[in-house]
Amino acid sequence: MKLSRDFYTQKNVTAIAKDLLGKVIVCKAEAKLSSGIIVETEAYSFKERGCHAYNNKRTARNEIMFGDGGFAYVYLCYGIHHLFNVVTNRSGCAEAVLVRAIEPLQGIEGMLSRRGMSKVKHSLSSGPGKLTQALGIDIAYNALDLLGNKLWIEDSGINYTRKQIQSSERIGIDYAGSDARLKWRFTVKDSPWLSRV
DNA sequence: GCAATGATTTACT
DNA sequence: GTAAATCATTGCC
Repeated sequence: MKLSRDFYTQKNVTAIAKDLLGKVIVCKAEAKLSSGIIVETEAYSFKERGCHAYNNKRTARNEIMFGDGGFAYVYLCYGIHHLFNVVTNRSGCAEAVLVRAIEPLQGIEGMLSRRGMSKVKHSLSSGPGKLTQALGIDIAYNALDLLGNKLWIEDSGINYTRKQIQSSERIGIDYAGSDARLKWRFTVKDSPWLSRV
């Protein structure tokens, strides 16, 4: 079942980040479906320095984060990697959840060919830049409505208990000062698909 | 208009 | 463990 707009427009971005664990991200690329179970997320908010929209700084790139939740925020990092975020909260509150790792589910052959691999292994989708390449997400998917028919997130019926969800410091944002120490990274305990331990 | 830089990955020492 | 790859976005001139 596709997640509703009500889910994405909740105010608590960290709660949404936790709820997204176990959900299934589905992407339609070249008329084929690819999907995977979300096992790792990070929360970002305009209230802290790790976020592109920190201090309500509005730019052409992050404009989509200032709109209503339920839209995709895709952008290029380090000139090489596409990162996929889910915009949350209501219009005017720029918050988003970064999807960092998935467990491959459907369309695995397509993922392998896009990644230039021949066998399914941990490195297929264990990282934010890797999973977008595996699913076929690129900048063309930016600002897409997650209630549309190209890219969406489903409830698979998986519900992790609090014991199965771990929180830790976010990765790769040392420049954010003390905000870099917020425990806003959420992972599924013991999942073999995490980007790092 | 131009220089600096990053929510990463990969390869090499 | 460290460093290079590589370019859109950003901020400043």
